[in-house]
Amino acid sequence: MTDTVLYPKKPYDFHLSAMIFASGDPWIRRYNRGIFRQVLEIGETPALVTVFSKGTTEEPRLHISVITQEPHSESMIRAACTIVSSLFNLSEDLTPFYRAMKKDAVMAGLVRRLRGLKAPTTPTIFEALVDSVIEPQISLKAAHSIENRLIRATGTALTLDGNTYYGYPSPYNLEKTPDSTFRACGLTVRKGEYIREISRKILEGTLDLERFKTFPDTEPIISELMKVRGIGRWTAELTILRGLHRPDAFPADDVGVRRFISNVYHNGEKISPADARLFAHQWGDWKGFAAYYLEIADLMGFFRENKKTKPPDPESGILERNKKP
DNA sequence: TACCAGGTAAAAA
DNA sequence: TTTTTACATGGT
Repeated sequence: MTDTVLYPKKPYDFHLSAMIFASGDPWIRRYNRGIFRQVLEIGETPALVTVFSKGTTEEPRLHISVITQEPHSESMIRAACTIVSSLFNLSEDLTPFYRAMKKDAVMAGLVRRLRGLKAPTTPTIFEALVDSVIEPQISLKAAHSIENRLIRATGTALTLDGNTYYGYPSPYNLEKTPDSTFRACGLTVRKGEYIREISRKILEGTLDLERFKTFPDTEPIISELMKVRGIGRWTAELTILRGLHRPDAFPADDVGVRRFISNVYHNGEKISPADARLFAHQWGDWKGFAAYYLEIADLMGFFRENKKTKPPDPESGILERNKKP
């Protein structure tokens, strides 16, 4: 096993970008002590892919290694690099986004503090969709434990050195998953039905998710997805944001996104989805990325420190507009 | 113990 | 047509 080196488009902060996986299940997908690990299907073969950084934000350099049960070829390593590259969006150029955010004092502060943060993309759109079907109405923590149980119950197992890792289940596996398994994982019977139906449509060919990559605009994808039972606007937008990495997919119905906007821009006053959509208009086609930066800033506690009586850090730009009338 | 959490479809009115 | 209601886990 040898390392292969990738050079992401700068600026890129691997540690910051992978932090979102820090609390993941170590046998499914996890970033810990600078090392990211996940089972990925490469061609038809499940492989444990490891990624770590030896570079800096301004000179990014990643090392990739691939472990499989059988010996694998050079071409497989190249395929793994392609997948890792799209998983972390390594070739993406953040500078147009950063330029666009300069007009907004809060976002200008955030992009400075979170320089080099790129949102990840799921290996398949299917994975983004299934996760987005699981999540509605329950907390993220509840949803993640359900997702992990489902992956362990129905995913591809890969045993290496006595450790068993799990890759994301295929449409084939989920199509034949019975109610009892979905229930045992903590899903509602209804969500299990949605996932089974979506999987069946994909196997039949009546739902072709990968084809959405060729759609230039986001809105037609949302309306196509919303025709499927179980997929509302929120689920469609989350799927597009995570699985297609469209910079303009903005989940205005999301309580989290509304909470960030309300905390940072409206002094904690709750806002409606319609208001959030209007508010996001100022970010133009970057509103999806803006929402991601707000989410990560919230996760990292940037807003908590400012909610107290302590005055905002003038360097951050955060809360510059957040003054009592 | 309640009640809320990155909603949605289906039943009831 | 519009308005309730069921759903299920995890945290507070």
